[in-house]
Amino acid sequence: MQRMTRQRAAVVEVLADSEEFRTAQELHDMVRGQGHSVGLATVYRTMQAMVSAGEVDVLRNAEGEAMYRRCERTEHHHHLLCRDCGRTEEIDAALVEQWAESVGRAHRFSNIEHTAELFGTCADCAADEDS
Amino acid sequence: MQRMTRQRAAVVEVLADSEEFRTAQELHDMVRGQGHSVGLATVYRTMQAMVSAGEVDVLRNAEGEAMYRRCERTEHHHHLLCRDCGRTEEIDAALVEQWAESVGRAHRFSNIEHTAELFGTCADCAADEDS
DNA sequence: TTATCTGCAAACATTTTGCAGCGAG
DNA sequence: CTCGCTGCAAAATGTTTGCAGATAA
Repeated sequence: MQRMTRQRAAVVEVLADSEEFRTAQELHDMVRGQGHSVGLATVYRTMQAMVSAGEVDVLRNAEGEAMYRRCERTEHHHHLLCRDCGRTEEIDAALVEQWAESVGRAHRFSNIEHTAELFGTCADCAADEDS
Repeated sequence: MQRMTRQRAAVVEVLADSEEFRTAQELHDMVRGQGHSVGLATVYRTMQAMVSAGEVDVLRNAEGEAMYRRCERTEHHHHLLCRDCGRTEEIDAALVEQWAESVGRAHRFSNIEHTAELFGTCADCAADEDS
């Protein structure tokens, strides 16, 4: 059902080497930078597959572009994203989970899902702005 | 420096009537639904202007589209949406606000903003599904 | 062998921009 | 009268899709 092709391997490899979220274009450049030749569409298709397989996290940057990163925790979690440099930190969101559940129950809603992301300026970027 | 035209007035009006975040397309439809004729590009240009003037908040939905809402001086709130009938309930989000603040502080991020929405099935729709 | 994957290019959706004319101040 | 604003259509992104050929299993 999921073939391991030369292209997929190359994409998975750069993804594994990358600590940060990357756009599809960045991944594409990185793959080609390593000498492999992979179509951009294939990068998108591979990311789609891995996202729905739960192997990759996806979020949107301020410009609305999708960014991907390998999942470190397969459980559902949230992110704190620096507006300026794009660095991300995973956050323990137990509180939000609880909150979502209890609010849902209070309103007699079932099957609660939620979205929650934090954006801010990280300490380094805040320092840079002073100059 | 900023002229008040018929078009701009129409956009500002629908924006003022709307409690929720709206895409540019939605605003465009709403304006035309009220009988005015305004170009889509004008909606975008008006939103750009109002965002940089700090009169409008902008965020990206899951599909990466920009959504706009008038800036509320008062504390912002979140919503619980029914997946089936679309009804929305306003929820007291004091807990999330606190959570966002404290998580940001813990990671030494400043200027924290956040997005958080809940989705579920309301009691009425859950009952309908049983039939 | 054969169902899936790939590359390419064309299709799409959203947003931006160039330009000639309109209109607020 | 003037310069900013508007509409339109064209361009610029970022992403998806159709299709014919390649290829993993």
